[in-house]
Amino acid sequence: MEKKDSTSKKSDQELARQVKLQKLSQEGIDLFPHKINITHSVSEIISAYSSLSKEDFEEKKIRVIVPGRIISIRKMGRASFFHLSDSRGKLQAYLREDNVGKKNYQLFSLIDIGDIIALDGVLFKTKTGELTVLTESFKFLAKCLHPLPEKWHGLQDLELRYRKRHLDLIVNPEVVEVFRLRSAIIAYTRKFFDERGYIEVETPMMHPIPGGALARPFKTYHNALGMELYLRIAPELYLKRLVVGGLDKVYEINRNFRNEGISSEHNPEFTMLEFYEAYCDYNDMMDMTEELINYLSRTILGKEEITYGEHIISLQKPWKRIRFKEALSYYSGIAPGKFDDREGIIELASTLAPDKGPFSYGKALDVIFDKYVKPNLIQPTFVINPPKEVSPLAKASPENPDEAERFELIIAGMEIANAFSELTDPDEQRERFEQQAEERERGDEESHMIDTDYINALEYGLPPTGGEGIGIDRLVMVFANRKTIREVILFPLLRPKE
RNA sequence: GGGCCGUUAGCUCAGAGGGAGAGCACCGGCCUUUUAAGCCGGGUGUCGCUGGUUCGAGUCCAGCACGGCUCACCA
Repeated sequence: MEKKDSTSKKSDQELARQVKLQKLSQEGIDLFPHKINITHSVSEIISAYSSLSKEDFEEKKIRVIVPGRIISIRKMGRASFFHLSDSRGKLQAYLREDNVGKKNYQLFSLIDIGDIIALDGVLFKTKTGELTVLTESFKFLAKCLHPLPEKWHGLQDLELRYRKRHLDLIVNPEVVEVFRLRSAIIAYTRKFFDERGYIEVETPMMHPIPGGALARPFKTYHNALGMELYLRIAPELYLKRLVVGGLDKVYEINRNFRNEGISSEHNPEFTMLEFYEAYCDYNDMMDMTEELINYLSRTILGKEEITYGEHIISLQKPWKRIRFKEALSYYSGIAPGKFDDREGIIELASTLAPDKGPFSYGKALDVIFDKYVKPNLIQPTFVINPPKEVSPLAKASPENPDEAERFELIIAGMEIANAFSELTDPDEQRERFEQQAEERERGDEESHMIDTDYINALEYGLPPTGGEGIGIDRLVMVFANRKTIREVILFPLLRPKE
């Protein structure tokens, strides 16, 4: 598909645009000028003046200098209508030879759809009532050297949309809205935590030991120090060091990198919100999660219900809470007693996911959970107390030492959040790491590495702390009703063409 | 990584063994309140790439590339 870049052969339409560029240059016109003073944007004009009547415009003679990209042209002999757009709206303009002069009208005929120009003119309403700029003069701001996709369908080809996101944004206004929504979610999330006395921090993206999650890392190398580094898979261990240091409420919104497969729910780099609050446990985290997501929905969407595909998702508090093992037997149909048969469960997991082994008991339960439970949880659901052995950084549950004080929040069948009462005992943390190391030796590349520096930090005293990670991309998917993560990431990872 | 599907004009797509099509866009002409403007004229193409089958391949077969869905893993 990628056969028309600047180095390859040009299409007839690109050649035609090149010819127009040369003609305009020969007329002494600067097609890529430095600066222009404008009075309004397209969307400012629309919001400020749409409600005025024809008579208002005749009386007030509102003059504007407005820039925008030309997205349509209707030429009618010695007069033309066209639409200018910015990323939030489009505005019609009218240009007549008897207003701009014969010479300028000829120059205008060298304008293409896609060019960026500025108009100087007076607002009026046409006889069909459309707000329009009566153009008195115009100035080129940038020439567009490629034809734009057609006006009815926009750009549909997914590969092209992701590879040329700039073009996608020009011709598909609904795509712009998704990213405005994403921006609002992040902005209001910051507001939510800032108002609660949290401080936002930035911790390293390059880790000597990748930790805080169970995933395969990307590896890189620092020349001057002569050391291998890993792109972080989670900021968790650094954020908890900060709590040790007395920063009782911290959060970070930033990228994580996991060297795993790409799918509709996975991009190798993705945005994670992580927050930690001292003197809290996982129950407090559940309350705060309900509050945050409910707040985002009310504030940004103005409602507590979200349409997602064929589902209506209610974000009204409180949300369902179900124990991991209860969810397992309820949705898998496996009798609760059967879960005590550790060998049998491991065997079942091996048939469900043969590539994934070797299995520990806890990991086998995880596989069964992903297969039978997760897809059924559409309404927001906290799945609490998963097996301790797949939660090496979480406190054990006092009532049941095999379970962790941890939850996963599932919405629309996706894991949106993961949180726990943080494990604060350095000796127990060392033991958990050692157990993970054994699994690593048995061939599980995703097991946690031993991080003695982190254990040393814990030895200074981490107060009881609740911590949580929320996958921002997936949250945006739910809010924007998008079924693939590529629709909420501006530049998703693609294999290079050619 | 496995399975299934896709790749034809700038864009959106049709064409399923007999030599390349439509709409928009584009090019030429007409047109001073149009808006999916209209009217007249013009197809602008390495049918993803490489091989094979065939008298003949966009069409059938194989391999490759990229993408999509899905399974597996992770958030």
